Amino acid sequence: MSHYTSDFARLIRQQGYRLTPQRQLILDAICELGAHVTPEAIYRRVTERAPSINRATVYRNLDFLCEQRLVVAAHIGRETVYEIAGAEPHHHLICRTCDKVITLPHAAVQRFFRALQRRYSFIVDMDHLTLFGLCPKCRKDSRL
Amino acid sequence: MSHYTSDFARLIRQQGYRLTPQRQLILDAICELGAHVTPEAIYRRVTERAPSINRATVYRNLDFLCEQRLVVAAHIGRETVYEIAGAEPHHHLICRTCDKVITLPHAAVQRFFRALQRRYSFIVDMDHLTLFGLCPKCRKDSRL
DNA sequence: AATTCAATTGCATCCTGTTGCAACAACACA
DNA sequence: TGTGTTGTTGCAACAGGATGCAATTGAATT
Repeated sequence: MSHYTSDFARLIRQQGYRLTPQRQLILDAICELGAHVTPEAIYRRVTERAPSINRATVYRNLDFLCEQRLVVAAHIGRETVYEIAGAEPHHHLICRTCDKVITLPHAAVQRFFRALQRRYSFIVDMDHLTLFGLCPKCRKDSRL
Repeated sequence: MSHYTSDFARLIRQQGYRLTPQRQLILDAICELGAHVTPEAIYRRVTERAPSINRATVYRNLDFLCEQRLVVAAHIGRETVYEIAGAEPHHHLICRTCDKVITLPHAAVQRFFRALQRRYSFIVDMDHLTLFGLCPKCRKDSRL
């Protein structure tokens, strides 16, 4: 992670921003907690190590990290979850009954977006889609 | 609107629910305000006529009306907007630069959902999708 | 190492949305 | 028209998220 962090440090300093301990802790927390992390989980994690950190600082840094494209935000229902920005954007199928999450490659969605572009001349630009429905297993169970 | 309301009254009474003045006002407000109405707008509208109405009552009734399928909720970013449930479910393309909203018929999206079902055996069940991107006009402007 | 300046933090405060609970009232039934 | 059941409301309190502002501090420069 250290090379990751130092890249990050260089990157943001070049743009006149700063690498504060709070900002580091927040980025580290997202790394460690993995995918689909809620702001609250990040806040709790960070306060374990720096109890005096303020909630507003967490939110402001999440916005900042998203703007820098180091972190991506996904809106799932009403809540926003975060994760480290990977090389490829990806999407999620979430089962309404068992909450299982299936990852969808960007290509599967891109085809749809291109069709919309052809028909409506509208260029959809979303790097994360969340689609709810019924997973194979729950579908089978519901038809017994 | 009166026949609509009386249908509504019969419908919910049959299920053991009640038609309160607050509930009526909230439904009326959504009718009058049109599509993509925020809870806050509904609350303001309703308090104009019944100042003593409580915010919690508005939120609880929005949930109720959604459960009764008289109203549909759409999640746009972090916020939830409501509108009267039409005969056909539909979707929206929203331009990031000019905020223009383009309505998308369900058929256009269903094709995509069916493709996902074939490939992933996952049945997507969403009656409202919101896709962000660039509308034809703004796209043209941005390429001058 | 000291200086400087703007990015950032913490605090206070506000706003939206949720929940438990006691009081109220819609409406089915007599 | 009165009465009882229970769905519903208003209130109070709370949780997550956003914002204005004064104080702090990262880091570039000397």
